Amino acid sequence: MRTMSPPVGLPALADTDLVGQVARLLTQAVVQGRLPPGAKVVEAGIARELGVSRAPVREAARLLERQGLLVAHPRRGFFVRKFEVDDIDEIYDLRLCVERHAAVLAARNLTPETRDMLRRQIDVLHRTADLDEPARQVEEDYRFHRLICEIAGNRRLLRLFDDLASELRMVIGLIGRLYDDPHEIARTHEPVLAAIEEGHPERIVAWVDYHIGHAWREVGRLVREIPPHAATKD
Amino acid sequence: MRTMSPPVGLPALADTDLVGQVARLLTQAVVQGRLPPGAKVVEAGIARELGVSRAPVREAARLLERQGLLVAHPRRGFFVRKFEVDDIDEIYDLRLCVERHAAVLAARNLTPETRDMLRRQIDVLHRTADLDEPARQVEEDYRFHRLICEIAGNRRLLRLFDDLASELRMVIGLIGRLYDDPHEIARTHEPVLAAIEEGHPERIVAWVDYHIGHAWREVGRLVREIPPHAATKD
DNA sequence: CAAGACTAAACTGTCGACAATCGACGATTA
DNA sequence: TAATCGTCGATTGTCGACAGTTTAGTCTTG
Repeated sequence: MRTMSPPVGLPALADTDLVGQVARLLTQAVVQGRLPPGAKVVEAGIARELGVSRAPVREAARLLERQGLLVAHPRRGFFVRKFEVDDIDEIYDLRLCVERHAAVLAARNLTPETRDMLRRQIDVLHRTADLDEPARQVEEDYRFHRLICEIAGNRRLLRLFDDLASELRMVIGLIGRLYDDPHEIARTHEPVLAAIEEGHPERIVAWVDYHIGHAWREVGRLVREIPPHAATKD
Repeated sequence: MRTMSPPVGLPALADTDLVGQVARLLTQAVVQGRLPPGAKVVEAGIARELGVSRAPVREAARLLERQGLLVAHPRRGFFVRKFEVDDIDEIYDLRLCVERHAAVLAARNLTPETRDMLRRQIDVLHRTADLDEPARQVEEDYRFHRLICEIAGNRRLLRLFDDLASELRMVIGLIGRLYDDPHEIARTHEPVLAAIEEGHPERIVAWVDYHIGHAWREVGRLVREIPPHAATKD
């Protein structure tokens, strides 16, 4: 057995974990649109840019492949996933399914602390609504919903939400600015929280449906209006 | 425009796709329990056994890592995921969420053809109930539920179901034989299909809840009885 | 005898290299 | 002129190697 000094709470200094870092950077590049949908991901290029060899880049790419951000074409390389209108519908359909459930669970687990966290996040939403930073607004919106999934207490559900969110951010980043009236959006979060506090499953589901459904229709409309990618799915 | 000789119906010869093959074999080894939970996956060993180098093995392992079958410990290697009682609950909770939704969607999309496919699958369930092949029974049960997800028509939902199913198969394979009375199990699929044919969402959800909930309780009970893995989660 | 220190083997992380393959571009032919 | 073929550069798939770390086993010491 190995001796260990008792844990002191140090944040486990960054295990170099090259693959993880590369994966994070690649993910950023994809969701921020710096690698646009359909773009070829040249291993040697990424490797050179990051100052590493191709091996870690390939492994990171495999992770993103399984996550759905990249598509692997054998002998042709990795490509950034393209989204069709169908994909938007699939993502929102699944998101609706997940968030309904998450909200009901969150209501069951709700404590004064977690309730306050949700309330504070809505405040943040209202504050950022004044700023002219669409990316920030999307981010804070996302954090509210993520909070619900955290409170739900199912790690797999949370991971699924994160996966869906990263896909959605790709799409939204693609559309450009999303919110017509950020304040309106911020307000529509309130009845969701109210329903969760109240705790009646039917009402929670109804409000989540309303809230997510609104975003769904909105994004769907924008994607249909500005369809810069009607090409083949590959 | 490009000229092409007319298609002749050649069966698109097998993409060797070494990584994919390795991933499939590894997945099998894991869900079949040949690599038991907690076991270390030695890259060189797998590579030698399969007659390939370590690079494809590592890439395949990354895929399984993202899928949740393996856990990567930096500088220590890949390990087969261990399951706690919490995990069972998480998986079934999410499965319930997914299958409720899938069943409702399936009802909406149901055609005479797909309905017959479901009926035939229930027949298969009854037939395999006579055989003494637990693995086969689990497999056919799984195929019924997967069929519902296929009919639902959301590819992401289907992939999620497959992921959950592979985790579940790990657990079930761990427990050994699952079904007390296979015929009883086969029968409990019938009201689910009946509800889907009928098409009332509330009733569908109720029967799915009943059906999955039964499996949940059963698996939970068995896992609690035979807990061969109460170790740290690592 | 138990706990800790030391040593050697095994394994991972990463790299550079090489063959196979793909895609583009120009040459050829009807 | 347009379609097809051939060639060449670029890129992927895979491998073996090496350095650094972890692990297991042995030995020492209180």
